[in-house]
Amino acid sequence: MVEIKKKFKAHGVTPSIQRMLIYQYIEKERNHPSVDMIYSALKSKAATLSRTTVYNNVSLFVEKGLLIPLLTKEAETRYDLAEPAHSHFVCLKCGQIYDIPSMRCQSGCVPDGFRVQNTQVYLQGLCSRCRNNE
Amino acid sequence: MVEIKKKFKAHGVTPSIQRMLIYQYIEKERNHPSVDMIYSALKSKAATLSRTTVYNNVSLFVEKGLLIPLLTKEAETRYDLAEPAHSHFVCLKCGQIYDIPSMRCQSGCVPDGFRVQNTQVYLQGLCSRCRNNE
DNA sequence: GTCCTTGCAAAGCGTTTGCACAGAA
DNA sequence: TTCTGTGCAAACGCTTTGCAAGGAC
Repeated sequence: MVEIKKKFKAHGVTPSIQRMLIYQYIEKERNHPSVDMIYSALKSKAATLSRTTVYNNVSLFVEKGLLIPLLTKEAETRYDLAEPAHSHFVCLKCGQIYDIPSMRCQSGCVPDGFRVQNTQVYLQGLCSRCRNNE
Repeated sequence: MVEIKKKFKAHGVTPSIQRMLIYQYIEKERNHPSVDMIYSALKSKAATLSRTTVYNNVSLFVEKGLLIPLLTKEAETRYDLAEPAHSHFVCLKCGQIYDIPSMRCQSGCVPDGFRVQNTQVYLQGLCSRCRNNE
Protein backbone atom coordinates (compact mmCIF):
# COMPACT_ATOMS: atom_id res chain seq x y z
CA MET A 1 0.00 0.00 0.00
CA VAL A 2 2.86 2.34 0.78
CA GLU A 3 4.33 1.50 -2.61
CA ILE A 4 1.06 2.36 -4.30
CA LYS A 5 0.86 5.70 -2.52
CA LYS A 6 4.35 6.51 -3.77
CA LYS A 7 3.38 5.60 -7.30
CA PHE A 8 0.24 7.72 -7.05
CA LYS A 9 2.24 10.68 -5.80
CA ALA A 10 4.76 10.31 -8.62
CA HIS A 11 1.90 10.45 -11.13
CA GLY A 12 -0.08 13.22 -9.47
CA VAL A 13 -2.91 11.05 -8.21
CA THR A 14 -4.32 11.80 -4.77
CA PRO A 15 -5.01 8.58 -2.89
CA SER A 16 -8.40 7.38 -1.74
CA ILE A 17 -9.48 4.03 -0.41
CA GLN A 18 -11.27 3.15 -3.62
CA ARG A 19 -8.32 4.19 -5.78
CA MET A 20 -5.91 2.13 -3.74
CA LEU A 21 -8.14 -0.94 -3.93
CA ILE A 22 -8.65 -0.61 -7.68
CA TYR A 23 -5.01 -0.11 -8.50
CA GLN A 24 -3.93 -2.84 -6.10
CA TYR A 25 -6.31 -5.27 -7.75
CA ILE A 26 -4.95 -4.58 -11.24
CA GLU A 27 -1.34 -4.76 -10.12
CA LYS A 28 -1.84 -7.96 -8.16
CA GLU A 29 -4.09 -9.97 -10.46
CA ARG A 30 -2.41 -9.09 -13.74
CA ASN A 31 -5.49 -10.27 -15.54
CA HIS A 32 -6.07 -7.27 -17.83
CA PRO A 33 -9.41 -6.64 -16.16
CA SER A 34 -12.49 -4.85 -17.42
CA VAL A 35 -14.35 -2.34 -15.27
CA ASP A 36 -16.86 -5.02 -14.38
CA MET A 37 -14.18 -7.51 -13.36
CA ILE A 38 -12.73 -4.92 -11.02
CA TYR A 39 -16.13 -3.98 -9.67
CA SER A 40 -17.24 -7.56 -9.08
CA ALA A 41 -14.01 -8.48 -7.35
CA LEU A 42 -13.99 -5.49 -5.04
CA LYS A 43 -17.61 -5.00 -4.05
CA SER A 44 -17.25 -7.62 -1.33
CA LYS A 45 -14.38 -5.64 0.17
CA ALA A 46 -16.06 -2.27 -0.29
CA ALA A 47 -19.80 -2.73 -0.16
CA THR A 48 -20.70 0.76 -1.32
CA LEU A 49 -18.33 0.75 -4.28
CA SER A 50 -20.06 1.79 -7.47
CA ARG A 51 -19.32 1.10 -11.08
CA THR A 52 -19.12 4.85 -11.66
CA THR A 53 -16.24 5.12 -9.24
CA VAL A 54 -14.39 2.36 -11.04
CA TYR A 55 -14.99 4.11 -14.37
CA ASN A 56 -13.88 7.44 -12.91
CA ASN A 57 -10.69 6.05 -11.52
CA VAL A 58 -9.47 3.82 -14.33
CA SER A 59 -9.97 6.83 -16.60
CA LEU A 60 -7.96 8.93 -14.20
CA PHE A 61 -5.21 6.30 -14.11
CA VAL A 62 -5.06 6.25 -17.90
CA GLU A 63 -4.88 10.04 -18.00
CA LYS A 64 -2.09 10.05 -15.45
CA GLY A 65 -0.10 7.37 -17.26
CA LEU A 66 -0.54 4.56 -14.76
CA LEU A 67 -2.68 2.35 -17.00
CA ILE A 68 -3.30 1.85 -20.69
CA PRO A 69 -6.58 0.74 -22.26
CA LEU A 70 -6.04 -2.36 -24.36
CA LEU A 71 -7.26 -2.40 -27.93
CA THR A 72 -9.61 -5.35 -28.18
CA LYS A 73 -12.67 -6.26 -30.18
CA GLU A 74 -14.57 -7.26 -27.07
CA ALA A 75 -17.38 -5.05 -25.89
CA GLU A 76 -15.70 -4.25 -22.61
CA THR A 77 -12.54 -2.20 -22.46
CA ARG A 78 -9.74 -3.92 -20.59
CA TYR A 79 -6.89 -2.23 -18.77
CA ASP A 80 -3.26 -3.01 -18.09
CA LEU A 81 -0.30 -1.49 -16.29
CA ALA A 82 1.44 1.07 -18.44
CA GLU A 83 4.90 0.17 -17.12
CA PRO A 84 6.94 -1.75 -18.00
CA ALA A 85 6.05 -1.56 -21.68
CA HIS A 86 5.18 -4.92 -23.20
CA SER A 87 3.18 -6.48 -25.99
CA HIS A 88 0.17 -8.77 -25.91
CA PHE A 89 -0.86 -12.09 -27.34
CA VAL A 90 -4.61 -12.61 -27.68
CA CYS A 91 -5.93 -16.14 -28.07
CA LEU A 92 -8.60 -16.18 -30.76
CA LYS A 93 -10.29 -19.19 -29.21
CA CYS A 94 -10.46 -18.59 -25.47
CA GLY A 95 -9.92 -14.84 -25.52
CA GLN A 96 -7.19 -14.96 -22.90
CA ILE A 97 -4.72 -12.09 -23.05
CA TYR A 98 -1.07 -12.98 -22.41
CA ASP A 99 1.77 -10.58 -21.71
CA ILE A 100 4.79 -11.07 -23.96
CA PRO A 101 8.08 -9.20 -24.13
CA SER A 102 7.93 -5.81 -25.75
CA MET A 103 8.38 -6.14 -29.48
CA ARG A 104 10.47 -3.57 -31.21
CA CYS A 105 9.80 -2.71 -34.80
CA GLN A 106 12.25 -1.21 -37.22
CA SER A 107 12.01 2.48 -37.91
CA GLY A 108 11.58 4.21 -41.24
CA CYS A 109 8.02 3.01 -41.73
CA VAL A 110 6.39 6.31 -40.87
CA PRO A 111 6.04 9.18 -43.33
CA ASP A 112 8.21 12.25 -42.87
CA GLY A 113 6.99 14.62 -40.20
CA PHE A 114 5.12 12.00 -38.22
CA ARG A 115 6.12 11.49 -34.61
CA VAL A 116 5.53 8.13 -32.99
CA GLN A 117 4.83 8.34 -29.28
CA ASN A 118 4.06 4.73 -28.56
CA THR A 119 3.49 1.41 -30.24
CA GLN A 120 0.95 -1.24 -29.48
CA VAL A 121 1.52 -4.72 -30.87
CA TYR A 122 -1.11 -7.43 -30.73
CA LEU A 123 -0.26 -10.95 -31.80
CA GLN A 124 -3.33 -13.06 -32.45
CA GLY A 125 -3.48 -16.81 -32.66
CA LEU A 126 -3.92 -19.89 -30.51
CA CYS A 127 -2.43 -20.34 -27.07
CA SER A 128 -0.85 -23.66 -26.14
CA ARG A 129 -3.80 -24.74 -24.02
CA CYS A 130 -6.28 -24.25 -26.84
CA ARG A 131 -3.99 -25.97 -29.35
CA ASN A 132 -3.81 -29.01 -27.08
CA ASN A 133 -7.58 -29.14 -26.80
CA GLU A 134 -8.13 -29.02 -30.54
CA MET B 1 -17.77 -4.29 -60.34
CA VAL B 2 -16.67 -7.38 -62.20
CA GLU B 3 -13.49 -7.38 -60.12
CA ILE B 4 -15.52 -7.23 -56.94
CA LYS B 5 -17.67 -10.16 -58.03
CA LYS B 6 -14.53 -12.18 -58.63
CA LYS B 7 -13.23 -11.30 -55.21
CA PHE B 8 -16.55 -12.22 -53.63
CA LYS B 9 -16.56 -15.56 -55.40
CA ALA B 10 -13.01 -16.28 -54.29
CA HIS B 11 -14.07 -15.70 -50.69
CA GLY B 12 -17.39 -17.49 -50.85
CA VAL B 13 -19.60 -14.40 -50.73
CA THR B 14 -22.70 -14.34 -52.91
CA PRO B 15 -23.15 -10.92 -54.49
CA SER B 16 -26.03 -8.57 -53.89
CA ILE B 17 -26.46 -4.95 -54.82
CA GLN B 18 -25.97 -3.82 -51.23
CA ARG B 19 -22.86 -5.96 -50.76
CA MET B 20 -21.30 -4.65 -53.92
CA LEU B 21 -21.96 -1.05 -52.94
CA ILE B 22 -20.59 -1.51 -49.45
CA TYR B 23 -17.42 -3.26 -50.53
CA GLN B 24 -16.89 -0.84 -53.40
CA TYR B 25 -17.13 2.09 -51.02
CA ILE B 26 -14.52 0.67 -48.64
CA GLU B 27 -12.16 -0.25 -51.44
CA LYS B 28 -12.47 3.08 -53.19
CA GLU B 29 -12.45 5.51 -50.28
CA ARG B 30 -9.74 3.82 -48.22
CA ASN B 31 -10.88 5.82 -45.23
CA HIS B 32 -11.19 3.00 -42.68
CA PRO B 33 -14.91 3.67 -42.38
CA SER B 34 -17.31 2.92 -39.57
CA VAL B 35 -20.71 1.37 -40.24
CA ASP B 36 -22.26 4.79 -40.01
CA MET B 37 -19.81 6.33 -42.47
CA ILE B 38 -20.70 3.61 -44.96
CA TYR B 39 -24.41 3.98 -44.31
CA SER B 40 -24.40 7.77 -44.63
CA ALA B 41 -22.40 7.70 -47.83
CA LEU B 42 -24.54 5.09 -49.52
CA LYS B 43 -28.10 5.93 -48.51
CA SER B 44 -28.29 8.51 -51.28
CA LYS B 45 -27.43 5.81 -53.82
CA ALA B 46 -29.65 3.18 -52.24
CA ALA B 47 -32.54 4.85 -50.52
CA THR B 48 -33.84 1.78 -48.74
CA LEU B 49 -30.45 0.74 -47.37
CA SER B 50 -30.56 0.07 -43.66
CA ARG B 51 -27.92 0.15 -41.01
CA THR B 52 -28.72 -3.45 -40.22
CA THR B 53 -27.72 -4.48 -43.72
CA VAL B 54 -24.42 -2.66 -43.38
CA TYR B 55 -23.80 -4.39 -40.05
CA ASN B 56 -24.75 -7.75 -41.52
CA ASN B 57 -22.44 -7.39 -44.47
CA VAL B 58 -19.34 -5.96 -42.90
CA SER B 59 -19.58 -8.82 -40.39
CA LEU B 60 -19.88 -11.25 -43.26
CA PHE B 61 -16.88 -9.68 -44.98
CA VAL B 62 -14.82 -10.03 -41.80
CA GLU B 63 -15.87 -13.64 -41.43
CA LYS B 64 -14.95 -14.36 -45.04
CA GLY B 65 -11.56 -12.67 -44.73
CA LEU B 66 -12.23 -9.66 -46.93
CA LEU B 67 -12.09 -7.09 -44.14
CA ILE B 68 -10.55 -6.74 -40.72
CA PRO B 69 -11.99 -4.74 -37.84
CA LEU B 70 -9.48 -2.19 -36.61
CA LEU B 71 -8.64 -2.11 -32.93
CA THR B 72 -9.48 1.39 -31.76
CA LYS B 73 -10.65 3.05 -28.60
CA GLU B 74 -13.37 4.92 -30.40
CA ALA B 75 -16.96 3.91 -29.82
CA GLU B 76 -17.48 2.95 -33.44
CA THR B 77 -15.69 -0.02 -34.96
CA ARG B 78 -13.83 0.84 -38.13
CA TYR B 79 -13.03 -1.52 -40.96
CA ASP B 80 -10.22 -1.95 -43.45
CA LEU B 81 -9.28 -4.18 -46.33
CA ALA B 82 -7.65 -7.37 -45.12
CA GLU B 83 -5.26 -7.55 -48.08
CA PRO B 84 -2.55 -6.52 -48.54
CA ALA B 85 -1.46 -6.74 -44.90
CA HIS B 86 -0.28 -3.43 -43.47
CA SER B 87 0.03 -1.56 -40.21
CA HIS B 88 -1.64 1.60 -39.00
CA PHE B 89 -0.65 4.93 -37.55
CA VAL B 90 -3.29 6.65 -35.44
CA CYS B 91 -2.98 10.36 -34.75
CA LEU B 92 -3.73 11.03 -31.12
CA LYS B 93 -4.87 14.56 -31.88
CA CYS B 94 -7.09 14.38 -34.96
CA GLY B 95 -7.88 10.68 -34.83
CA GLN B 96 -6.99 10.12 -38.45
CA ILE B 97 -5.88 6.60 -39.30
CA TYR B 98 -3.01 6.27 -41.77
CA ASP B 99 -1.87 3.15 -43.58
CA ILE B 100 1.81 2.41 -43.21
CA PRO B 101 3.93 -0.45 -44.55
CA SER B 102 3.48 -3.73 -42.77
CA MET B 103 5.83 -3.91 -39.83
CA ARG B 104 7.50 -7.19 -39.16
CA CYS B 105 8.53 -8.11 -35.67
CA GLN B 106 11.20 -10.55 -34.72
CA SER B 107 10.19 -14.03 -33.66
CA GLY B 108 10.94 -15.78 -30.40
CA CYS B 109 8.75 -13.54 -28.31
CA VAL B 110 5.95 -16.02 -27.94
CA PRO B 111 5.95 -18.83 -25.38
CA ASP B 112 6.43 -22.40 -26.59
CA GLY B 113 3.33 -23.96 -28.06
CA PHE B 114 1.71 -20.69 -29.04
CA ARG B 115 0.86 -20.20 -32.70
CA VAL B 116 0.69 -16.69 -34.11
CA GLN B 117 -1.81 -16.30 -36.92
CA ASN B 118 -1.59 -12.58 -37.45
CA THR B 119 -0.12 -9.43 -36.02
CA GLN B 120 -1.67 -6.03 -35.62
CA VAL B 121 0.63 -3.09 -35.04
CA TYR B 122 -0.65 0.35 -34.09
CA LEU B 123 1.72 3.27 -33.93
CA GLN B 124 0.30 6.21 -32.03
CA GLY B 125 1.52 9.77 -32.13
CA LEU B 126 1.11 13.00 -34.05
CA CYS B 127 0.71 13.23 -37.80
CA SER B 128 2.60 15.90 -39.71
CA ARG B 129 -0.47 18.08 -40.14
CA CYS B 130 -1.18 18.20 -36.42
CA ARG B 131 2.46 18.82 -35.61
CA ASN B 132 2.49 21.82 -37.93
CA ASN B 133 -0.61 23.22 -36.28
CA GLU B 134 0.81 22.96 -32.79
C1' DG C 1 -42.06 -24.11 -53.13
C1' DT C 2 -37.34 -23.20 -50.22
C1' DC C 3 -33.60 -20.44 -48.83
C1' DC C 4 -31.12 -16.33 -48.44
C1' DT C 5 -31.16 -11.27 -47.97
C1' DT C 6 -33.01 -7.09 -46.56
C1' DG C 7 -34.58 -3.72 -43.26
C1' DC C 8 -37.71 -1.83 -39.68
C1' DA C 9 -38.27 -1.73 -34.76
C1' DA C 10 -37.05 -2.89 -30.30
C1' DA C 11 -33.93 -4.59 -27.03
C1' DG C 12 -29.26 -5.06 -25.09
C1' DC C 13 -25.25 -3.50 -22.94
C1' DG C 14 -21.04 -0.91 -21.88
C1' DT C 15 -20.28 3.69 -20.89
C1' DT C 16 -21.15 8.57 -19.77
C1' DT C 17 -23.56 12.24 -17.55
C1' DG C 18 -26.32 14.80 -13.97
C1' DC C 19 -26.52 15.65 -9.58
C1' DA C 20 -26.66 15.25 -4.70
C1' DC C 21 -24.22 13.68 -0.71
C1' DA C 22 -20.02 12.75 2.04
C1' DG C 23 -15.37 13.68 3.55
C1' DA C 24 -10.99 15.90 3.78
C1' DA C 25 -8.31 20.23 4.18
C1' DT D 1 -16.43 26.66 3.99
C1' DT D 2 -14.55 24.99 -0.17
C1' DC D 3 -13.02 21.48 -3.03
C1' DT D 4 -12.54 16.83 -4.28
C1' DG D 5 -14.30 12.16 -4.51
C1' DT D 6 -18.17 8.99 -4.42
C1' DG D 7 -22.20 6.70 -6.13
C1' DC D 8 -27.16 6.27 -7.47
C1' DA D 9 -30.10 6.84 -11.45
C1' DA D 10 -30.98 8.13 -15.91
C1' DA D 11 -29.49 8.99 -20.50
C1' DC D 12 -26.65 7.86 -24.48
C1' DG D 13 -24.98 5.46 -28.54
C1' DC D 14 -23.24 1.55 -30.96
C1' DT D 15 -24.58 -2.95 -31.84
C1' DT D 16 -27.47 -7.05 -31.86
C1' DT D 17 -31.74 -9.48 -32.17
C1' DG D 18 -36.59 -10.62 -33.60
C1' DC D 19 -39.22 -10.99 -37.21
C1' DA D 20 -41.76 -10.10 -41.35
C1' DA D 21 -41.49 -9.03 -46.23
C1' DG D 22 -39.02 -9.34 -50.65
C1' DG D 23 -36.22 -11.70 -54.15
C1' DA D 24 -33.40 -15.35 -56.34
C1' DC D 25 -33.41 -20.03 -57.88
